[in-house]
Amino acid sequence: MKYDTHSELTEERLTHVSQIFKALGDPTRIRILHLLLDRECSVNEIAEKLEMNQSTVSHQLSSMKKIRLVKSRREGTTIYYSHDDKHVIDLLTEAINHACHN
Amino acid sequence: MKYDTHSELTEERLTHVSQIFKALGDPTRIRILHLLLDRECSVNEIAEKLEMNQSTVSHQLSSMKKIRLVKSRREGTTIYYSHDDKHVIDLLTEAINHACHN
DNA sequence: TTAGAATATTTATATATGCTAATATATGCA
DNA sequence: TGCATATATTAGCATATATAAATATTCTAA
Repeated sequence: MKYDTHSELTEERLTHVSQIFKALGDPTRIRILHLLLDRECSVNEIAEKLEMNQSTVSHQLSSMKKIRLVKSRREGTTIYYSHDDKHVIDLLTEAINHACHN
Repeated sequence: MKYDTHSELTEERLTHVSQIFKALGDPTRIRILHLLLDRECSVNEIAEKLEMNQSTVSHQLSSMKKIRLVKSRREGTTIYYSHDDKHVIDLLTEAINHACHN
């Protein structure tokens, strides 16, 4: 029997992990998540700060919500988004910090 | 002046980080890197183990080499690949380990 | 130098992705 | 109800991506 110190890479885990990384593999989504590091933001707030189309921001938020990277909360007509996966946030900040010391 | 505990997300860092994550955001490349966790492998070896086309494997290795995720070493007609970015390997194993405890 | 093995590259194709404009939906308020 | 605001969704387009087949390159050995 083979001795292996690494976790087995099942099909299910492979799909999940690649899905997460794929979500992080886009500048727009990274910028959005970076904005959400500290605090929640509304869709318009994000669109204005990043100087992007409201539709684009909404679209990306929707895709990230689908895989539970962010969550939303309604307050009147405004919807506030915040991150919803501490581990993914850790992966992101680690990568950014590392990029600062290249 | 705004007090911020997070690293500034410059355009250069954004490009670099999203590039890394994009590379990790594909099942094929993850499987290749997972094979290379412990030891170097030849192109054919990878292709056989993953039951994939030689051309496809070579292509993905080439794309990962371009951004220095893997490196290669020639021995006769055989070329052995191994990973070349400890930090990226850490990101990957962390993500896989986490996927094991979801 | 010629044949064979291992890898790389080129080309083609199908699919996925990101963005935008336009439209739709939902909420609050007069 | 009717209107304004905020967000979501749809449709279309241009680009990027992953894969595979075919071909080219590089090296070894006879």
